[in-house]
Amino acid sequence: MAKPDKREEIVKASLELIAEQGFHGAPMAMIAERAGVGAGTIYRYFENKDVLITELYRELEERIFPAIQEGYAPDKPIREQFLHLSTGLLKYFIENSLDFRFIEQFHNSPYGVACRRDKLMGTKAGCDIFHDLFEYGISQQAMKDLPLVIIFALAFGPILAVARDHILGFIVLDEAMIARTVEACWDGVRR
Amino acid sequence: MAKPDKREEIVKASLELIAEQGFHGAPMAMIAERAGVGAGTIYRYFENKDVLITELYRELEERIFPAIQEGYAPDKPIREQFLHLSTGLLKYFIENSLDFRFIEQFHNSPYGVACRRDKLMGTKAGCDIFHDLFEYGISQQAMKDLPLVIIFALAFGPILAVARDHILGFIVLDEAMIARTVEACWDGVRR
Amino acid sequence: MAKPDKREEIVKASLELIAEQGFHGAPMAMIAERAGVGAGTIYRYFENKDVLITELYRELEERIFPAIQEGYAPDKPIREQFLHLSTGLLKYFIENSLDFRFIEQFHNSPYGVACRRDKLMGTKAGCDIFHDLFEYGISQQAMKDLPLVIIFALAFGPILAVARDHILGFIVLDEAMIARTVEACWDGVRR
Amino acid sequence: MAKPDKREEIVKASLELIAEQGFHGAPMAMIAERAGVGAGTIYRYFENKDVLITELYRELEERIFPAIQEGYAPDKPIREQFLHLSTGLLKYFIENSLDFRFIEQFHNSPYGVACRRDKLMGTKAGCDIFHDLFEYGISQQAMKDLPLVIIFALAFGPILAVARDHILGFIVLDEAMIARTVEACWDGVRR
DNA sequence: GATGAATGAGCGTTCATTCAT
DNA sequence: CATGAATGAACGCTCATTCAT
Repeated sequence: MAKPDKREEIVKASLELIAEQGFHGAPMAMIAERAGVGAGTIYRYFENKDVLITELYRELEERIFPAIQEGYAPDKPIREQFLHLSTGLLKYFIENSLDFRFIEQFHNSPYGVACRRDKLMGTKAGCDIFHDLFEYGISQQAMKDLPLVIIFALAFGPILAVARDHILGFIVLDEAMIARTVEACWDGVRR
Repeated sequence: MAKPDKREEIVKASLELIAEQGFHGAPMAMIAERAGVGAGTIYRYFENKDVLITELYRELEERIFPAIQEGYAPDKPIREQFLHLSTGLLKYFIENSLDFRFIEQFHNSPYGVACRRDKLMGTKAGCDIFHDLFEYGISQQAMKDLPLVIIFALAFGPILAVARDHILGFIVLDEAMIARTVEACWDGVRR
Repeated sequence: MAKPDKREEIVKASLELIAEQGFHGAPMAMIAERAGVGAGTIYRYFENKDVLITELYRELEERIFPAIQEGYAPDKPIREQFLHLSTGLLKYFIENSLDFRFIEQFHNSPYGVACRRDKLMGTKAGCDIFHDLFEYGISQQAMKDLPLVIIFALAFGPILAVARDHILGFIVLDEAMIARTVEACWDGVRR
Repeated sequence: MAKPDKREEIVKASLELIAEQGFHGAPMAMIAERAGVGAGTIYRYFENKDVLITELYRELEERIFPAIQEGYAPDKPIREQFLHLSTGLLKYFIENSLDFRFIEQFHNSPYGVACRRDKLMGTKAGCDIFHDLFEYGISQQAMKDLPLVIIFALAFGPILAVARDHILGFIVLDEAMIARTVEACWDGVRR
């Protein structure tokens, strides 16, 4: 018997609907239907819609950070580490546009703030790699001596913006363009 | 108070509520209450909620672009022009955090896409200055030869992220820090 | 100075809108606009919407009954009197479809009942002619000895139905067809 | 009460309210209350108010046509067929006055027109019997050679008017009076 | 008198959540 | 455990009516 794991189905349905239609376009009944479960069943796995969404976000992050760390060599020069991680992040978003669009929706909602706070504090798992890399880069005088928050902004701001434009079809990013974009981000943070 | 001007009150109440609570936290009845008018009165000035929001956005842009152009000297070097405009933009957002938060909400909604498209096409008034500057910068080989979309991302991505962090209280930006941040953005786009 | 008589304009606008769109499609603001007066002005002439409508109905009747009596010769045989009046009524409705449609709307509303009661009691001016003719016809044994209410139904039921069908375009009534229809109505009531 | 069947309750409440008060007097909330269900529950059974009303009308017709055909013998003379059907119709309306009043409301609304058109075309089930009978009656020269639309008007116009008067209490119809009224209708359509 | 901006109760409809089965 | 019918508060919006000008 294939056990599609209802929880999994619910999470998947939520991701798709929210990514494609926004929070407005994803009522619980619709999520339930797409997940192939009863509406009430969702509440066995998630206390309420907020919890479902927050949990979904958490799971996404758990998928993303390992993915972009693949092939990551902590002994390489800082610049190469930065390019590796940033390229990985951008490619991940391009290849998993549903994830990206959900994350954007999420960040632009009440939850987003608390979440961001946690990340910057470094209390949130996943961002650690970036956190550590940036601190190290600054201490090594390879990167600008700016508050971490600003380094994050310089590094990820353009990445997210470019990913969005790609997904919305305003631009098509090939390997070369990705490389040049990430390189430009490095120019922003490097000393 | 000479003339309460209900339209003004409605626009102000909408801005505040949407900026503070998001679209969800701004039902028409609440906007009306905060504006000190009856619920039906809103509909004398705005055909429906969508129109109210779109109009509000438009008015915001009309305020922003003139503000950041103040003291703009088109004959200065490209780098200084860039720094001037970007600093103006960042400062405007910091000093008008409600405007900024509303705009962020707006961009993250169905309207946002169409709006963004117009902007990139340069068909939308206001962005022209940036559009023209970037095209000129690229042609003069002062800036990287990347698609405009990406230049926009490199320039504004960090600005918006930093403004957000400031408004959320994750960082306090003084003059010096603003200057350094904008400088770093220039590093990202300059040749 | 042309004094278009605001009251007249209001009545005309109401008739048109209600006839064309039904009560739903005739809000006071729209009536005011079409009448070329301010919304509040209507309330100078009519206490409220109900009064406006009732009054409009009354005025319509005052126009109709004289119109169909034109050329009426009370000394002709009963059959000819019946044909004359019924033909007049049907033609009036066909030629004044707005009037007809308004009356239909009106009859199908709470007002309608009270109005109909008044008519049957003969307390309402206008119906008198029919009332008198039918009573006379019965007494002369030219018409069936049925309660007046039923005679009215037999005479007017088909007339109204046919007028409706004509106006809705389900049939086109020429002179001959009108004559045959009215003749058939007579067959229904005659002895 | 074995099974309250909410759908049934909703339909019944709608019928009563609309018949008694007209469409205006039957807001969804009131229908829900009278049906003893939550407001939202109605929407589980009917997509929206229009659908509810249309569906209600359809169900009424499904009840009526079988009812009046009871004891119908298609091999009897045309006159008797006509009297049988017409008497059945009139009796049904008298005995089910809510049904009648709802149908009157319905016919006097945007839906009514489309519905009427379908009926005249004979594309609508139920009216077939009348349609067929009238066509046959005309071809057999038992009935006047008039367009079907007019035959319908001559036959049903008085029936509906009389039913209305009875329900509104303007007249009390006993068996004899019903028979005489229907007979008079026959006089209207017969050759 | 005449106006039309302002009102707010009331409408049709949605949807997160509950709970009897 | 899982269901999905049921709920009702809340939404965006309309419109008869009022009243300051």
